[in-house]
Amino acid sequence: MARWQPGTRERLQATALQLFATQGYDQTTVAEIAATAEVTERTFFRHFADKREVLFAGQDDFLGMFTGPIQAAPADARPFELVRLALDAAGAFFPEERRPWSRARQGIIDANPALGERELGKLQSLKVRLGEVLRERGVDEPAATIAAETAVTVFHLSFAQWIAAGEDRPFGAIASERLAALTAFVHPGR
Amino acid sequence: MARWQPGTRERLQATALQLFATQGYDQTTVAEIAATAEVTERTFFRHFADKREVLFAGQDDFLGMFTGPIQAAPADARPFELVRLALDAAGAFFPEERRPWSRARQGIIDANPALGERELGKLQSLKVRLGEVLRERGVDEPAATIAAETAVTVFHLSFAQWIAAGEDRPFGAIASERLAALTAFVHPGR
DNA sequence: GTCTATAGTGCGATAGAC
DNA sequence: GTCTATCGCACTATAGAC
Repeated sequence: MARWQPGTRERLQATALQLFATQGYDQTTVAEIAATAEVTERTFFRHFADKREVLFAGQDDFLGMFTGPIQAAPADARPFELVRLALDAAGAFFPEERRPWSRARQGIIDANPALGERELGKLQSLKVRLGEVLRERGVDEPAATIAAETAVTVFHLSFAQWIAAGEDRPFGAIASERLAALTAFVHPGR
Repeated sequence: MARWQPGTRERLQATALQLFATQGYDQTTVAEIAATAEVTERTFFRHFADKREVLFAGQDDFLGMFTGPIQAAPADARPFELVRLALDAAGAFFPEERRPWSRARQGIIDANPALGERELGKLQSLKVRLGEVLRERGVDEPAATIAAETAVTVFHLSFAQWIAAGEDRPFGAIASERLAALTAFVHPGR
């Protein structure tokens, strides 16, 4: 018999999400998460750099989903088109089944400023990575950074709306609407 | 004779900045900052909610500088013009004399992810507040949020460039350039 | 102004996989 | 033998409670 169970990381994440949802983030200690998942506190911190990270780890595949279509696009595509492609691809990452889970997770994040800050940090990483990808494609500065920032901002606003109470449109429809709103803002009346 | 010296808050901030710059943020304890400023640790936490906040407190006047021109603008101004006004006003907040100090402070922030997250949180607060101001002026959603996010993003990118090594143009010139880059990104070839 | 809970680190020991 | 995941324990600093 193995000394320890497999899937420790995933078990810790599921346990933490459950405890945060029922008791609140601040009211849940790392010791409690670890004990419930039947490991020691020290093991928790070997998997996650800090307590917040247990809610954010494992989204690396999303990053590829966002940047992949850009790298695969025709060489003559304009930055704005690249951003549209990335947003379209992001939609596939948020199917209807995922909406209730995303709402629950966001409820935890919104209830705690420290978690909100970590979320912003993750989005910042995405912006930086996207900027690199665009520059690799030959987009110059400051256009690459402007495009990357804009893309992630529109994504973020679209995601926030997607999980808003009462919203039932698919992610892609919301993202298109937000992108159109950006266009109208920059050049009204066209 | 006074029981305590005036300007404790400012003394703590100056002390902290100095210690962070020379020893690094992590290597400087709150106890050390407090001792150098000749107060107790408890006093530090009465002035600042947490250790990071000592670097960010006291920027409330900046918020007004950003939103003030928007509230004072003609009623028929378009959102994009409001954003341009806010950015122009922000330039006055960053005169040449301030550039070396801003560079030093940013150096500390960039060296520590936790400080970077707090900075993003502050920018987020600015976005939220700006969105409120725009809605008060009758700008509808999602235009108000899009405009607020865009304004703060352009401000942030401009500020980053303003303190970049070798950059010597004034803030206003950089902000104008970045705003033009945004326009070109959304509608290339115009 | 003191006391305490919690987050987070450093390091040596241990058990199993390869 | 090496590698990796875990444990166990001592320790510090932050931050909040009393």
